[in-house]
Amino acid sequence: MASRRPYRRESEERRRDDLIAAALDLVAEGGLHAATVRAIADRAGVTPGLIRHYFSSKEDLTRVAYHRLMEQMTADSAAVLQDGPEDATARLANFVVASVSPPVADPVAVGLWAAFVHDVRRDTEMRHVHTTNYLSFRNMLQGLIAALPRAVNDRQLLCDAIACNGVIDGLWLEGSILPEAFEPGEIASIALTSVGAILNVNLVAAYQPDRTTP
Amino acid sequence: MASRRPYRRESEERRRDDLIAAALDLVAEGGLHAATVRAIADRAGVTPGLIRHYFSSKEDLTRVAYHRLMEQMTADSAAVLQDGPEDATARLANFVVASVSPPVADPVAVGLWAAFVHDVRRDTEMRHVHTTNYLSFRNMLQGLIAALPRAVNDRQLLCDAIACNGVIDGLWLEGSILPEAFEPGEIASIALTSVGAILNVNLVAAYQPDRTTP
DNA sequence: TATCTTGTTATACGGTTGTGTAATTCAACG
DNA sequence: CGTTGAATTACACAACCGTATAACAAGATA
Repeated sequence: MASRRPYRRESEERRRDDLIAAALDLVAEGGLHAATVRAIADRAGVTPGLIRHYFSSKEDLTRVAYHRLMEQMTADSAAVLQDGPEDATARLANFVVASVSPPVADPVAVGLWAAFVHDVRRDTEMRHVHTTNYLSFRNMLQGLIAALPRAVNDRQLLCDAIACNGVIDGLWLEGSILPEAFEPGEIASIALTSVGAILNVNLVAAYQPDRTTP
Repeated sequence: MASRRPYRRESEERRRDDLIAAALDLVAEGGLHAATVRAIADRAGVTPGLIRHYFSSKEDLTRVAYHRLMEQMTADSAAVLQDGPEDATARLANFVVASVSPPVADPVAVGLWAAFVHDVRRDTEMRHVHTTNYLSFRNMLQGLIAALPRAVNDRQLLCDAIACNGVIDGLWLEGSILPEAFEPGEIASIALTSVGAILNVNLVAAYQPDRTTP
C-alpha cells in the first residue's frame, strides 16, 4: 500500500553532474570512506540504484569525479589570466599570488586532492588525468616565465618552470593545511619573493591586485 | 574438537609495534580502506580481537600509526645531519638534496602521508601531531639557514625558512608522485639551485655527496 | 486520451566492517 | 608441580558496503 517516492525525470547531464558534485562534497567532508553509494545518492536527492544507471560502477564514478575536480582546479588557476594586466611580469605575479590564495588554496580543496593521491598512484587512468593536469599547470607557468623580458635557453626555462611550480605547490600545500600557522598575505608575499628570486625578477613590485571588483 | 590456534605471548611494546607497522604497510599498499581490523591483524600474525586489547578503537590505532609515521619521516630528515660536513653551506646543501631524494622522497611515503591529510584536518590530536612535525622540520631548516655566513634579521630568516621549506615540499611531492616525469638527479639539482637563489648562496658548488659509503 | 519508452524506485543478497563478550591457553609464580 | 592472572583466540552481532534485478511511474509521443 505504501506509495512510491515521487520523482522528476532529469537530463543525463544534470543527473551526472549532481551525483559527481555530491560525491566530491562527501569526500571533502568525511574522506573517501564517507562517499558511499547510499550517501552520495541521498545527497544528490535520488535513490542508490540510480548511480549504477549512470555509472558502470562506483569506481567509475570515482574516476569521473577526480577528473572533474582536476579540471576545476586547473580552470580556477587559468581564470586569473583573463582580464589581467598586459605586462608579462605583472601577469606572472598575479598568477603566483592566485595560486597560493583562495579559492585555489583552500583546506577543503587540499583534503579533496589528497584523498585521491593513492588512487592516482595505483590506477593508470587516474594517473593519466593527474599527469595531464600537472603538465597543463606547469606549461601555463612556463609560458608566463617565457614572456618575461630576459634571455634564457630552453633547458633553463624548463628548470625554472619546475622550480617555480615546486615553490607554488609547496606553499599551496602548507598554507592550505595549516592556514592558522601563517599571517594573512604572508604566504602570497613569500611566494612572490621566492619565485622572483629564482627567476631574478622583482615580482613584488610588479604585483597588481585585482581591480575588476572595486 | 578443533584445537585452537597456538600462540606466543609477547611484550606489549612488541605487539603494539607490530600492529602499527602492519597498519602502515596496508595503508601504503591499498589506501586507508585496505587497513581493516582483520587485515591488520592478519598481517601482524594475530587475530583481530587483539587489536582491541591494545588499542581502545580502530581510530586510536590510526592516530598512533600516524604519529609513528611522522616521527619516522622527521627522523629520516634529521639523520642526514649526522656525520655530515662541518661547513654550514655544505650542510644545508646536503640536507636539501636528502629531503627530495629517497628514502624521504618516495612514492609509497607520499601515498601514506596523503592518506592521513583529511584526518589531520578533522581530528584535533592528529592536527597537533602534524603541526609539531611540520614546525620541527622547518626549524631544522631554519637552523641550517641561520648558520650560513650572511647577515639577515629574524623576520627575514623566518621568511627564508618558510620559502625554502615550500620549495622542498613541492619538489618532494612532485618528484614522489610522478618520478618518471623527471630525470635522475634533476629534482635534486633544481632544489639546490632554487633554494640557493632564494638565500643568495651557491649551494650547487657547496654540495658534497655522501662519502661515508665509498 | 491511450501507449510506449525508460528514468527511477524498491528490494534483496552475499560479503565485510568495527565492536562486544566469553572461552581458552600460555607463562610466570608460589 | 599445581595455581593463577592475563594475553590471546574464538565467536556472535548489528550495521553497512557495492551490486543485481524487477517493479513502477513520469512524461513524451501519437
